[in-house]
Formats: sequence, C-alpha cells, structure tokens
Amino acid sequence: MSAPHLTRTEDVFSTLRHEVLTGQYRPGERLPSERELALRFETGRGAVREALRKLETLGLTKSARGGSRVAAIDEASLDVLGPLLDLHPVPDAELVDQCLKVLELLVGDACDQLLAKGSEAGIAAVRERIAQFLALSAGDPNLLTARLALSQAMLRECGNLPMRLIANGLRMQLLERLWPRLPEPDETSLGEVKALLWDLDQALEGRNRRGARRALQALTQLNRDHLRAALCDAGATCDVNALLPTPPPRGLTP
Amino acid sequence: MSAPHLTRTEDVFSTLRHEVLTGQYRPGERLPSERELALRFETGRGAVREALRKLETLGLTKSARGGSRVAAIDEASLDVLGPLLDLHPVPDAELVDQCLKVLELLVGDACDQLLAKGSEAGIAAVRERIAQFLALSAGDPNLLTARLALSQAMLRECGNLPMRLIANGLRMQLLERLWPRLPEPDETSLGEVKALLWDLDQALEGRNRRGARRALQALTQLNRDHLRAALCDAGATCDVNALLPTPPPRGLTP
DNA sequence: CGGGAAAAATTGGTAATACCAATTTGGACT
DNA sequence: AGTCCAAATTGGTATTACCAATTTTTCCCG
Repeated sequence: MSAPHLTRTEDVFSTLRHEVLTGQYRPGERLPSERELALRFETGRGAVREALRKLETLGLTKSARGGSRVAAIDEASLDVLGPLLDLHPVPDAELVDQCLKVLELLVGDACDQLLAKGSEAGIAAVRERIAQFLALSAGDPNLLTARLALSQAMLRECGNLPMRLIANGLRMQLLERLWPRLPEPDETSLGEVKALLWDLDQALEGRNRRGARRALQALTQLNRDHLRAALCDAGATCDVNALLPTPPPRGLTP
Repeated sequence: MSAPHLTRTEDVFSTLRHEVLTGQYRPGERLPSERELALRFETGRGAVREALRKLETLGLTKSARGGSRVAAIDEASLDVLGPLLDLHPVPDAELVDQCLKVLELLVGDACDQLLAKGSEAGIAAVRERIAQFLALSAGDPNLLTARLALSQAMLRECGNLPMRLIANGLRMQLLERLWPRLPEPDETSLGEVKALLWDLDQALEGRNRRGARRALQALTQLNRDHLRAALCDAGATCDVNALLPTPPPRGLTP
C-alpha cells in the first residue's frame, strides 16, 4: 500500500472523527474512556489522548475529568467540512455547492470592498492576475492555479482578515477533495470564462462596482454549474441533511 | 486569582499560540524542540505534545520528524480569530467590524435563500423569533439572547451548513470577548431596532426579498456602528494589519 | 421503600522513562 | 567547494505510575 504513512495518532483521530460525524455517538453522550480506546486501537494512551485533543480543538468533543463527551454540531469548527465531504466516495454535490455559494459571497464582497476603498495598488494587483489568466490557452496546466490566484488576490487586497481565513479554509478543504474531479475546461467554456474575466477587468478599470459584481456572479455561477454536473455524473449524493449525524438506535454497548 | 483552573496543556497551548500570533516565530521557522519546551514550561513532554497537536489542528504549526515549524497565516483556521482579539486588552475595533461584516453577509444571504426556497416552516420559525424579541422591553436581560436567536434561526432554516458553521464560529468567538462590552440598548436605539425588525417581519410575510435584505442590512449596520463606537471609547486599536505577525523578511519554504 | 451521604471505582491530567525511525547537522573525505 | 556518511537531534509511540476530579455504587438512615 502506498499509504501516506499515517501515524497512530492520526489514525485514531480520523477514525474517531469519522465515527462522530456519522453520528455513532449522539451529542452529549460519553465517549469510551481513553484506556478503552487505547485498547481498541491497540496503541498507547498517549496517542489516544493526542487524538482526543485534536477532536477537541475541532469542536467535536469536550474533554473533562470523568469522561469525554461529544458536542453539538453547532460547536464544530469549519474544519469539519473536509471530513464531511469524505463521508461518501464522491463528495456530496449539495454540500460542495453550498461551499461555493459561500465563497461566491465572500469573493463578491471582497471585490466590492476593494472598489469601495479604491485602493489603486490592490486593484492593480487583481487586474494583473486577470491578465495572467487571460494569457493562458486551453490545456495549460496552470489554468486552475491562475484562476485560484485571482480570487486569492481579491481576498488579500480587500483587507478583511476573517474573510480571508474563511475563504482559504474552504478553498483548501474543497481542493483536496475535488482536485481529481475538476472538470477540465473545454474551448468553449474557457471562452466564456475569458469573456467574463474581460468584463470584470473592464469593470475594475472603470471602478464600476455593479459591473464587477455582475461579472463575478456570472463567473462563479458557471463554476458551480459545471462542478455540480460533474459531481452528479460521478454519482454524488445531493442531500446535506442526510450527511448530518443521525444517531443509530441505542441499545448496544459492546 | 480567578484562574479558571488551566491545565498545564492549556497553559502551554495558549502561551505558544500567543507567541506565534504575535510573530515571535516567523513562518517557516522551527519551534524549540518538545524537550526544550517541556523544560521551559517545567512540565512533561506529554503535555507539550498535546499542546502542539492543538496548535497543529488550528493550522498554526506543522509537526514532523525533525522539528515543528510555524505555518503561514493563510493556513490558519478561523478559530485563531478569538486569540487574535485577545492580543490587546480591548479587542481591535477594525477586526471586530470585519467579523460583523462577514456575519452581515452571511445572515443576509441566509435570509435571501430562505425566501428564495419559500420554506413555509422556516419563515414561520424566523418570524416567531422576531415576535419573541418584539415582546421584550428595554432593560430585559433576554434582549441579547433573543436577538442572537433570531440570526441563528435564519442560519439554521436556510439550510446552508458551511454558512451555519462559519457564523456560529464567528459568533462564539466574538461573544466570549465582547459580552461585557456590548452597549446596552437605550430606549431610542431599541425603538429603532424594533422598527427595523417590524419591517423585516413584514417583508418576510410578503416574501419580499429586497425588503428583507434592506431591513437586515440596516439592522446590522446599526449594530456595527454602536459596537465600533463602544470599542473605540474603550481605547481599542483600529488596525488589523498591525495585529498580524510580521511578514517574513526573507526566504520562503519551498 | 426511598433518599441521600459516604465509599469505591472510573476517568482524565501529568510525569518519567525508554526505544524507534526519520530528519537534521556536522565533519570527514574526495 | 562539493559530496557523502555517521552521529546527534527530534518527533512518534509505548509503558508505568500517581494524582485529583468525577462518576457510580453501596449502604445506612429516616
């Protein structure tokens, strides 16, 4: 196996994380004790404890003397999205779309803030990214990188730190899972994208906030549609609620 | 002292987190070894390791055989916002405002999605929250709770999970720090809020997306203005960039 | 029989030690 | 100066032992 050499801690961590996310323990319920877990995973208590500390910082559990308990979904960190996407062999199309929707919101507002502030340097930096993308042709392996660099530049230049952290977190978790499934742009769709980017560039040059927003909106809508189609073709589920922890019937305590 | 009984692990964790966030180690730089840290904090290596695991899940460091290294800001989790707010005795007004801006975006879009989907039950649930708030009078200790429950309901009913996770994370981190500083609403400002909430309720009843958005926008703008004023009066700084760790003067990790 | 307090068992928190494997480092050799 | 190898360093894991807080059980008393 070409396994990426999981450490024991990571093994315990990801297994427990998966079990919590699939609702095998219901919120508020006690987890098995550290000693039991160590026995079950055939490892030392130290590794189990480190895994539990990671679960805790993810907001999935709360540890205290007397026992660890699983937390409500609302207390979880954004970082559980990745693992949620991993619950099925193909990421859930609806959840991916929801992520993209949020990204669209953020990038759109970042662009708006950028134009509102009127930061010359910021606008120039973003337009530079657009130019770099427009210079690429179909089949170029750097297409995706250039496209991502564009949104990143917007988020950086707009100066809103929380926005940047959120967008980066979402982007990284999505990319890890979607990289192999990203639809490679054909001639025509690339043409569409380039046309919209050209519109965006013009809007930026003219400090036209409404125009920029419209172009961005169209761009991300294009992305969402393509990706959703690709995922559904690959047999993706399409129901976020089905992903949320659904506690199994109780009564078993092996 | 009212020390909340910090465990040694939490002590090491929060100290190291603070040092990383204040830029005492530059991105890519190596942290002291676990054994050194254990010596410095006069504790065992186990506690240090658990603290490092927590830093790692926050995205602040990367650990590997040979040494732990601090990561770039962009890799950090949204959960570092709270500690960033703690860098000064009074939370940075600009950063708080940026968080509220994001929340405004999210709640606004949640409301929009709610009306777009036309979920009767969802709309009814939100309107119920509005009614509960409107029933309260100035000085009631439940005012804040009711106000928060309203935005939470919107985020829950709109069905966008990432949005909900982000908003909850932001909200919790902000509330922890701002609770004692929240401006208590006087008669007149409460009247303003109630009027806007009444507008919002009407818009919801009439399925008027634009009206709802406008009312929400006005509401959150009110909040932002009040809070910013309160923080600045308390002597808050107002420069996010000054909060960020000093950017690496030379050389990036390949 | 019920309730509540004391005792016992359980559990997380910390510490100390030892060993392994991967990485880093430094120096010797070419 | 460049290369390569061996030793020191470092993180990963396992084992053991206590402590303190919590939970569970027991048992006495009303």
